[in-house]
Amino acid sequence: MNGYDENDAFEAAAAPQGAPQVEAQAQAPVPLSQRAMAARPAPYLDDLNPAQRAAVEAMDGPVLMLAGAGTGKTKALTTRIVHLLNTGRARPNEVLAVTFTNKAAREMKLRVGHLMGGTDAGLAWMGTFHSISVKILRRHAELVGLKSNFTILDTDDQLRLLKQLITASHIDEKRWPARMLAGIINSWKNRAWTPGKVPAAEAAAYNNRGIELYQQYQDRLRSLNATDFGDLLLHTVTLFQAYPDILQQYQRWFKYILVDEYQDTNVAQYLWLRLLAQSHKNICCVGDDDQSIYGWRGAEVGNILRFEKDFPGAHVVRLEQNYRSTPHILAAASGVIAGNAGRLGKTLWTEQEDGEKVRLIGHWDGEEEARWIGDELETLQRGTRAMAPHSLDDMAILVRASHQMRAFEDQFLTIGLPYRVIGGPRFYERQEIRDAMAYFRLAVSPDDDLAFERVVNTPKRGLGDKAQQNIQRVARAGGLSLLDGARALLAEGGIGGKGAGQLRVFTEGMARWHLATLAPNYNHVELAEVILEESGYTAMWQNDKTPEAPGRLENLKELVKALDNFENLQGFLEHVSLIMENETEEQGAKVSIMTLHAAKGLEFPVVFLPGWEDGLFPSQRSMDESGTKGLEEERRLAYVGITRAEELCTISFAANRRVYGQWQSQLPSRFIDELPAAHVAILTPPGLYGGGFGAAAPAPRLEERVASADVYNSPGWRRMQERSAQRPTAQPRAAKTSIIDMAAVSSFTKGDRVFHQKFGYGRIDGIEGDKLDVAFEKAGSKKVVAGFVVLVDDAHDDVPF
DNA sequence: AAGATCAAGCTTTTT
DNA sequence: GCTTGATCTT
Repeated sequence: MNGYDENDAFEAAAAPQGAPQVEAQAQAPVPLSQRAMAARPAPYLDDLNPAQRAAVEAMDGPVLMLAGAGTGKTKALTTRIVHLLNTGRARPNEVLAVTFTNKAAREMKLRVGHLMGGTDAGLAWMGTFHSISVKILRRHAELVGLKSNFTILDTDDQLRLLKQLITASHIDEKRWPARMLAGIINSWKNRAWTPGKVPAAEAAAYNNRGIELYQQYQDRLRSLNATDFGDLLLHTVTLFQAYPDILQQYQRWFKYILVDEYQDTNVAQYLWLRLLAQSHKNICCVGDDDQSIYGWRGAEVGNILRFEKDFPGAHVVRLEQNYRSTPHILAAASGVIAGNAGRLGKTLWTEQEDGEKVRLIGHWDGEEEARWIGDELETLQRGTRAMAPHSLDDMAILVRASHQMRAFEDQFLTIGLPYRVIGGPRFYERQEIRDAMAYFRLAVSPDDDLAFERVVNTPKRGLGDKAQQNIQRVARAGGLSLLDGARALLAEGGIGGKGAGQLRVFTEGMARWHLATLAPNYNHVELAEVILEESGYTAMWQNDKTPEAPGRLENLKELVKALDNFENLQGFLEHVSLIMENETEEQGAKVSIMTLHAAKGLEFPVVFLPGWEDGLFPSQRSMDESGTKGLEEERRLAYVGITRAEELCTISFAANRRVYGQWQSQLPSRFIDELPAAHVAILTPPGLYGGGFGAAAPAPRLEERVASADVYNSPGWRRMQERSAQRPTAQPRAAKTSIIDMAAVSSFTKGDRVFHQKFGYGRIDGIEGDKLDVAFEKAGSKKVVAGFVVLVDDAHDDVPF
């Protein structure tokens, strides 16, 4: 972790406010070197293709850069910034460049710096919507009812606060879960609706209860001098709308605006940008409508679709030459995304060699899918006739939902294949980190009630519900913070027993630590260690015998180490809330497992896309909740997935999967039908041909299957066999995996009696393509793929295998 | 006040 | 099937 981005924000916030700074810097002479470069030809332009070059050279006025996957979007964007600087149109701190993640901002800074000759380019206003908003808000906090040192609550804090409000209003928590309320409030904030601006119809839909709670929540946040993530944007927009003079300062200051991932902006972000760009309209938005996958958290594809209406005369540039993937992969992706209506439309092309077709394979169940992919990874690691050896770092498994990861983790642990899960619980979201941070917060600001609640009984101090309610009561009665309330309670003897002693130790410790933070130039790293030690927090984990305790202690050490990058505790706390990244660099090559969402912006030579089954992908919930819109977003997710692959893309599905513990029969994803056949190679089932490359072979007879048993000679398979000798072998399964033999459908007729490995016997009710409606005797009516059932004789109940 | 047992719910995720 | 939260028990 580093505080790089946030440190910039901090400096700017501490600088003289608003206009004076703007004036002072505007008069600074432009360095000669920059002026000189303006006249000289710019060598970096020669590195661009015509489209990229057009996007870079169209500097004034609105520009929409439609950049397909792998078309060198970041290159165009960074070069554009460099060009703006080199032609003397703007100085580095007059460029506003907005991204969605800190990672993207950091990367871009690095690349611009690189192009500029390896120095820090001084792009003070390159950052996320949120971090830039914080920077602005800290300067004008009092105008939106906050103090400049406001804290930023994360989702967890937000939820706990809402829960308190719900309980306080005597509302049934079952009918109004905090998560639901949080969802509603966030969606309102995404649309830039303050409580007063929520349309009556929308508010009424929740019996006016939601709007009441929203108002209460906002009041509570102000009294805590806190914001949530949504507020950062909402308050900034409100500020700009209410104070035109302040808006004007920023409009003048930001001579050029650049926006990355424009398709992911929500209404609040859109307004934020439009307000800032309104005067000069020097705004360049980069995005790809086909990669809009965050609709569920408020992103509006509409923003990018109507850019030309918002900014008449906009220069639209399409980046369509792809430098990432082979033609087969691109064609497969294009084929799928073509199913979406209302696209801006791009045609990706490449000069690359054809390469391998996209591979498609079906499996009996999720475990077998994981096993097969594990074997494939090992094969690819060694290399094959068709493909050179690959490092595990070059391979990734992209899943729709995180619960799919488990099957892979289990399998890889079994065969000893190194893997990394990307996007797991982030460092700052871990319990021990949040606890420690709460201690620091309370030491810095003794009236941080949320922090108090979090740590007062962690570690256990014998202060249960009753004691905590007493503290609350005393605090409220006296208008005190909870910490002072606790002191008052102790003073009046309102608490007895062992709890009293421990509470006294706690409050006295807090007083000491707070005092320490007031000393100028105190050693904050040392203080942090002292706090964790004296509070008993470290001891709590040292005494914990659960397997994760050592890791947690390790994380705490990391946290203390991270403090070194900051001036003091205060500075650390003020800025850390926006950096939620986990930057532990691991050793050794590992295959990456992540969700499709987490994969956006990444690329890998080898990509596996498992679980392409209706209901899982596309996700049932997505379709239920958002209908066609939801399905289209799922389809874009499929597009994102396929286009992550550079050389080899393998899509797979399983016929059976355990969903919430229940075995369910799965149908192949409708997206599979949308894959253009000419670019897809259908693989034979696992256990038959060892997962080599090549076209589909005719389904072998049983004898051949037995003969090809040496397939199970891969190292992973052997290791697994050794470790789980008692587990049932895959023998019966392997015989039944003759899926994808879609031609075999014709051999069934309505009324046939069939057998299914998991559901038992049943009778065919109907046939739809390669899918059968079967009424199972025990499992009820199910839709199954024809390849997974076997015709049985009416007269005999022999298991047909 | 803290451990134990049971019921309910369960995408995707950054800031 | 597994985790989380709420209630029950000691």
